[in-house]
Amino acid sequence: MPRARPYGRSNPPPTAASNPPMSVVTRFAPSPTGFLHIGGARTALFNWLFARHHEGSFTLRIEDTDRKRSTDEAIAAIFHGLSWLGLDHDGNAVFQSNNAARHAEVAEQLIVEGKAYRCYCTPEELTEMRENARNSGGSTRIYDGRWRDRDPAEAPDGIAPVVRIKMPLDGETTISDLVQGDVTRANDTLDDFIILRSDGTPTYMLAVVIDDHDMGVTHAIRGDDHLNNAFRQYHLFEACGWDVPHFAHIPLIHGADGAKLSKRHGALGVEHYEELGILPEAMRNYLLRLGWSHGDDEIIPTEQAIAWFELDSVGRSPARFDMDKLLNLNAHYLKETDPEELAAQIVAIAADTPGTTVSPAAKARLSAGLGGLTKRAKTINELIDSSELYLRDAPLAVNDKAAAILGDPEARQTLGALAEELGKITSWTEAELDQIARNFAESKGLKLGQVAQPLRAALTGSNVSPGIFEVMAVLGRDETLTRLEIAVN
RNA sequence: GUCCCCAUCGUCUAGAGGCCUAGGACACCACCCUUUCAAGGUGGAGACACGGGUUCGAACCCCGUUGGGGACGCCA
Repeated sequence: MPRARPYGRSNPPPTAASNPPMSVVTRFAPSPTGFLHIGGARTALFNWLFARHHEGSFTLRIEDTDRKRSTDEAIAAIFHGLSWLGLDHDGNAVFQSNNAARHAEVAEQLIVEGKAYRCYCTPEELTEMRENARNSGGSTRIYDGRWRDRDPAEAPDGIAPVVRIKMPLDGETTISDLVQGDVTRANDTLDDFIILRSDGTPTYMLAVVIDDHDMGVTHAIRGDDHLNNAFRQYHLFEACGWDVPHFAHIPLIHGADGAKLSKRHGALGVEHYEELGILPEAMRNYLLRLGWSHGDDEIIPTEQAIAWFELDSVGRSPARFDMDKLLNLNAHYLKETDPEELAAQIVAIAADTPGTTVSPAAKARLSAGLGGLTKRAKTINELIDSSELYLRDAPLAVNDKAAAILGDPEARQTLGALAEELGKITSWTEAELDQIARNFAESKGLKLGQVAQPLRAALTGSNVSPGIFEVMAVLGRDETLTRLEIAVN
């Protein structure tokens, strides 16, 4: 795609001798005012994928320009969320607040060059202008430029001025967005916005432009709620004499109500999904498919995503979050996960529970029975719950339905008789146990279910479990007979 | 209100003028398998927001309408 200055950086200028292929630099720039939610996570993912695809770098910048709203907890949550998602950034994270002096310096320089000016308006004046704009047609141009060409000598006493950038008064600006295409906006809908607050600190608009430039960002991939800002930033880049990075404004993720996802709209931090037992790989795959596609492909492991990811296949319409689909993907990746690893993880979590010990026999049972459990689980948490049956040594907790089944004297009698049969045999495989149970049921004139369900209740303490002969095989002869005995009495 | 963006099954999407009586995935329904629950298999229901153009031909191009979203801070 031909662009004016594709991957240009004006500072430092690349030398002709060391002229490596212009490298892609992306950045994820969250403001640490809350947790990392699903929308931010996807923005980070897209930036990460794009950088990895082009063998460029993915940088992280914490936009803590704001005063009191930024918190250490939020910063920690962002780092944790990214790390959980496996989105590693290159180099050290940049804290925007550290660059405040540089930001102010650039603003001063712009004043010297006549591209920016001090504005001494009071908050009251601004409010008035806002009302004026609304009453006279509702224009988005609020500030009327009253200090734009006014002699600074007329500055009133006792008013700390802000610095505003001079925006073009007429004409129009076109942004060639990598996702949205060409977007044009009339310049007279943009006013001279503030770049330096009256306390001398930079505003977001100034800080982003300077930091993006200083960090050598070639592609700014962010939510399309920033599309309007791009026009302002474009002119700031121009005023500074810097190349404008490529913009890619990706659609937002909406909540169930169709509105922008935010803390108020039921958005949850990624750590919530971690706690739910979602796998990072599944989350990446899910987030990727929200707004991006590669034909009909659905299961796209991260390596494949890196190979395929391009900005031109990002859609332009907003998407909604669908937990069912995430869960489905998670179930898929759960089955793909190395069983040994999974078993170790579950044992570690179980052993972590106060007052719980996991016997070597229990570990062995889990390893043997995990496959049957995994097939039935959508999350790691479900898997942990269902693992109880193998991890606990008798006696087990019994749920209500199982208790009801075992409450029937006839069922207990059946179990007693079956236990007797089982006590006689020495070999203990799933197929043989199956056959024995069938023969037993037939000899008693019972349906297999009339034998299997009480057996399940006795052996698992539940009315739901993997195939009961599989369970018996995994449990082994002794444990099976022990559990049966407990249930019968 | 003004500016900007968007518009295919309930949801995520394929589709870049004829390959579309619109494909896939999740969810849903039915059946098969079956000792429960899943998994798996088979089948089903389900969408081009509306109206005008352009064209031999439009889900795809243009205009308008409607609907949705975003932005209009000394927040980011």
